[in-house]
Amino acid sequence: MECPFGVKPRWARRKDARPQELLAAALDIFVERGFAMTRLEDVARRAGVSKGTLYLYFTNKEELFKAVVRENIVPTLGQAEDMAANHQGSASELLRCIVLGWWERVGNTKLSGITKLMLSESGNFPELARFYQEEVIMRSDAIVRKLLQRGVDSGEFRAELHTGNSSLTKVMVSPILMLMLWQHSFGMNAGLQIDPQTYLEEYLDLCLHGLCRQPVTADASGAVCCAKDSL
Amino acid sequence: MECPFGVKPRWARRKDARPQELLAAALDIFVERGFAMTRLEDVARRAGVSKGTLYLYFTNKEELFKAVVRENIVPTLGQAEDMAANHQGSASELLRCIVLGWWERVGNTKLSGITKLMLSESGNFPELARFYQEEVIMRSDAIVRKLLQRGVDSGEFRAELHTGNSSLTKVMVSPILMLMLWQHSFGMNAGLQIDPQTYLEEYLDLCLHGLCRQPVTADASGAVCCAKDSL
Amino acid sequence: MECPFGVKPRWARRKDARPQELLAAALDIFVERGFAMTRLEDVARRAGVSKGTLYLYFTNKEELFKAVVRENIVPTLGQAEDMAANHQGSASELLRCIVLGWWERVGNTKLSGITKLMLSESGNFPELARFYQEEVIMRSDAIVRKLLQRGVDSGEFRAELHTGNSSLTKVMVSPILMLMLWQHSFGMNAGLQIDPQTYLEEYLDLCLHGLCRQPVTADASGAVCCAKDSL
Amino acid sequence: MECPFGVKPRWARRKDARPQELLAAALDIFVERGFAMTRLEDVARRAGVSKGTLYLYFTNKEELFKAVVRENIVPTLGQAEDMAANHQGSASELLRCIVLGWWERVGNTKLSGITKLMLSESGNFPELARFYQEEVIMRSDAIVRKLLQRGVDSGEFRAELHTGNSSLTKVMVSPILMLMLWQHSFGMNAGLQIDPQTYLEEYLDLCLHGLCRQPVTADASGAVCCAKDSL
DNA sequence: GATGAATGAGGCTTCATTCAT
DNA sequence: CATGAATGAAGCCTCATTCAT
Repeated sequence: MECPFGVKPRWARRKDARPQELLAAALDIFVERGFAMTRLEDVARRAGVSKGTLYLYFTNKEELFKAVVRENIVPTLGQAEDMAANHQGSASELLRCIVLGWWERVGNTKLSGITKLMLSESGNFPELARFYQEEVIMRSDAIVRKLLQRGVDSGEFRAELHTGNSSLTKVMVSPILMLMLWQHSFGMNAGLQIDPQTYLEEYLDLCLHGLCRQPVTADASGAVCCAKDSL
Repeated sequence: MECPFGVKPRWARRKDARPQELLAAALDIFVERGFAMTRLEDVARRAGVSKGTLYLYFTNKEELFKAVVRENIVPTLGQAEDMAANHQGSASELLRCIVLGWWERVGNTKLSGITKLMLSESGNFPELARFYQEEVIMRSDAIVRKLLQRGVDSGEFRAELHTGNSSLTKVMVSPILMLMLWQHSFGMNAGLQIDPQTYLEEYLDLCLHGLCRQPVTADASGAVCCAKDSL
Repeated sequence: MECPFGVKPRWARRKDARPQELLAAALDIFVERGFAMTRLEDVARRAGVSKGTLYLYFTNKEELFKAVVRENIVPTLGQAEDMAANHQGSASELLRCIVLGWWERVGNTKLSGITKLMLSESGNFPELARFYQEEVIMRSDAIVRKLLQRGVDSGEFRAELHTGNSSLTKVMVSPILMLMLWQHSFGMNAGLQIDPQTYLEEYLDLCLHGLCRQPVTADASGAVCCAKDSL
Repeated sequence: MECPFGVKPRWARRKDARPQELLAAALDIFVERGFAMTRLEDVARRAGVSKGTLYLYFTNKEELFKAVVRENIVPTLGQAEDMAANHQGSASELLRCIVLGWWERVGNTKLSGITKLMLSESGNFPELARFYQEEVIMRSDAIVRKLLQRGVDSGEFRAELHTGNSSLTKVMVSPILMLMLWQHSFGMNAGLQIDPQTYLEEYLDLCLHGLCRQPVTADASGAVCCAKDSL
């Protein structure tokens, strides 16, 4: 009773590839619709499986979301931490690298939708908020704080900067977050498109001028960094 | 049972006030929970009416939401525009005034909830997004741009600042927006409570150091402003 | 657009009668199918309402069940307690009254299905088990224990009976519980029908002979009680 | 790959043992959870096989359940019947022997689970119920009835006991059945743990006092039996 | 024979919306 | 105008059953 036409079986066994497929589908839908509004059935359909299959790999909706974050966001944080740990140049250069790297790997991809989602919905999902706080926010705060300390220690940044509490780090991170948010809120409207490159350069310029103790100048490439770096 | 003296009896005034009460209640809940997660029953309870009553005034949940935004979006930007137009002192002082005034009049009130709503939900309500874009974003951008130009013209800010496009203004506005967002999302969790005063001072410090061409110092009151202002 | 034929509206408003109707329907289905197997949709259908209506009156399936017990079983316990408190005659007479009363009000009705249900399924629903333990088992245990103590104190029952732990009370209650169980397990089979009257008389005879210190005799009505009672 | 020496290799023996292993695992879980609440996955895991394997041996859940009951229902009643037939001492002694023997051989083992299953689920499996009725209930009834007759004939039990119908025998058997039930339902909750030894002694004490025509006393070992037995 | 990934019907629960009163 | 009981369409999650390997 063999079917000669290669008809697809009702299901195909591919346990190893499945999680990635499901996570990819989940990322799409979460970003499109937000956490509360994504229906697991849509995720399943997008991945080409049935509703029940999702539960073979993820305990529930929240765990699926966490897995999406762990798969996509957390590794990027690891890269930033590594970059910071191994960086040889100035703190200003490091900031630039981290910001542009983050933009390239997260901000400029659909992953930025996850950031938007958390900012919008964390109030409704305390467990998700706790998770994100611990696995993302605290770690990125730490990266920025270390960067500040490094710049202060080397005499590159103003000595009076407050590196003790997290207000300054949050101020510094805000423009990056907002850029991601804008991409998903007003970005699609023809209205007032923001050019990310310009925006990020303006941000780095303002930020580095605000942090450094020495007058700053633009180097040949147009990138802004502390004067002493350009020596 | 009409009252012939033009003085509306209490119940009549209440009848006219109904929609406002409903919108006020809806604002609270929408801000707290977002569109998807607010239950109309909660809105009704907060307003002290029955669920059915909502449908006497608003076609459905979506229309209620739009009405809430339209009702509250009326910006207090006029005050900021006036302040900017009449300000006699330095641009730095003006920035400080605008930022702190904004915080006092909007950020620290429930009006900030509208900002959160727009940032969170505008993707699903493009019509509102455009409205918000024109009535709020473009006007506040203009205020900041004028402020920048003023500082540059007076020699207070660095001459090379780009006042032509809106990227820098958006960068500058971001930390304020994020502060409002945090108050409404992660803010309520014990996690990383932000103290608005500290945050805003850090912001002004970083921003003014980043804008001014002269070294800046803190004045006696601890507030940061450009050195020449404190003379 | 009035419909002249008395067509039933999609729903009828009768908030006051509803809970009783729902509880009656729930009792039926719980007894028929057991707790795990009853579907709330069936309960709703039996009561002639929609699924959602159940949730206007009961938080969830467990609470519905608790309400059934509170509505039906608990009041009968109260009656037994009252009877015990006000009883003037011998402990033997009281036992007879309680046993026969319980049979009439619970055992011989569909309520006995609740007892069966708890005995069968309490292991799977710890919260239900706790509830039933507290609101039913402990109270009925207490009734029997007090009855024993009363008989011992009056010299009617053997002094060496252990009234301290609950083993004896459980032994005494067992035949009643089993009778109820049999009605729902094998009772419907033509097999070996038990006649409840005979069964209960045999039980009382054995039990009272086992408890009393004096030789016992049957009184004129055929009922068994302690000899000294018949004096 | 047939083994020509009639010695089955280990895997072959295992293959033959499979159904028994599955039934043993299923018994455990069915007893613990009841029919509705047992998940076939748990049965499979307990047996150390995959879910699919169950379906190689049993058509579906219901057939598995029936097989479990049929497999385990084979009563150890033969021993009790033999014991009763060969017993030389008093009827009281015989009752004690049968009860304690039953407890040791059935009640205190996992076989008691079958009793629980039948009492709990027979309503949904009439075919099994009839089977159980004939193979177990009627035979154990007969044992007890003979025992009663023997005691009455010897003058040890009260002459007026009804040995004709089965009500008295069912009354007498009830506490034993309930003890088994409690061990499997409420028993596991911390609530009201029953100590089987105490319970059975209370039962024998009550029962023998209820049956015997002579005053009864406890013998040296603390066990209760009719006074004349202890002579 | 054995596996275990996949399915999909089904159950519990929520909530926007309706409408008789 | 207001009410709030009632509805029913979803959404989350479970699990008996199937079947390619």
